[in-house]
Amino acid sequence: MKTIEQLLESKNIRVTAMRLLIYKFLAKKEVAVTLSDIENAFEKADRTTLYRTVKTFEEKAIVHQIDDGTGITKYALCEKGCNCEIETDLHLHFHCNNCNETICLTDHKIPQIKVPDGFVSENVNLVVKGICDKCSV
Amino acid sequence: MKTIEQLLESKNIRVTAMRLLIYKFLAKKEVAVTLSDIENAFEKADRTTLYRTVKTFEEKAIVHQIDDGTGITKYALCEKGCNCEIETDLHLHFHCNNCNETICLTDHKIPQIKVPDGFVSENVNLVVKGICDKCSV
DNA sequence: AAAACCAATGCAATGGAAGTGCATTTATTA
DNA sequence: TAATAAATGCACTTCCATTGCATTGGTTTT
Ligand SMILES: [Mn+2]
Ligand SMILES: [Mn+2]
Ligand SMILES: [Zn+2]
Ligand SMILES: [Zn+2]
Repeated sequence: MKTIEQLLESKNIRVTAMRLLIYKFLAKKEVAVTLSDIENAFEKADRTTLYRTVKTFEEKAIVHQIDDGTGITKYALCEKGCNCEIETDLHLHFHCNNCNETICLTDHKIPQIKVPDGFVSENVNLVVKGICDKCSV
Repeated sequence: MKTIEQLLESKNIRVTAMRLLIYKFLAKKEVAVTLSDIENAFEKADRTTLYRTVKTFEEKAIVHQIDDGTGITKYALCEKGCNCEIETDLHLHFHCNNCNETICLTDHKIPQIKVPDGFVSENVNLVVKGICDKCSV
């Protein structure tokens, strides 16, 4: 069980107060968040800092970006051992048309998609839209 | 074999010079296009007109919108008989990481995607990224 | 410990794309 | 032809993403 500090250091990211706070914020969220969400949670911090922190996390595979079709990019923590770059690791995402939230379905891996001859698949983005469990009761 | 005029009229869209031109432009393109692409092709026309024309086409199911993850929405003509609203009709899209173009794989339908209990799937967006046939030779 | 260094943060500005209000032109209908 | 409605054009706005540059703060070197 790694501490957050150890995790950051293992990826050559300097530990700062801001980074720890943002990491914890993402960790306690069970849904993907936008930059605005983070902004609202840390009103004293500058947008740019938050932006760059998330980008750093993204580069170092601490978070992954989610394009759920709303036009606003969202972010969520990577699972332990998740290597976002590897295709086989890709899970699907669910976007609720009711509460407008997006979540990772981390144990729903994307099935193998056939593409025509001559095409090479490197990566797949799969977003299911509908009604989430909280909204469908 | 319908003419473009007949197609537009059958969907209660008035035939105008601009609309015919944009339709033909989309028809001769084999890839999905952005609004900027259309702008560049019709520099004498106003952005707004092009924008609203595409939106009209979209509402009337003449084109469908494609979110390929680049952050810029693209559009492509619907196939004959294609009903974009119906889930079973949804085909997948391929985005080439090399030439940056996106194409409809109209005869590659999206497989049934399982979602966890309590979730209701209404719609699926599936984009495969990689190298297209033209770039992979 | 002080100086030098580099990364992190903050501030301001930019750019791109999407969208809207309103005036004007053009086509349709009465 | 006059009245009406839709299409187009222009200007402006909003929202999100991104960058340049100055400043702060922590680390390393002397
Ligand atoms: Mn995810
Ligand atoms: Mn398509
Ligand atoms: Zn919901
Ligand atoms: Zn290509």
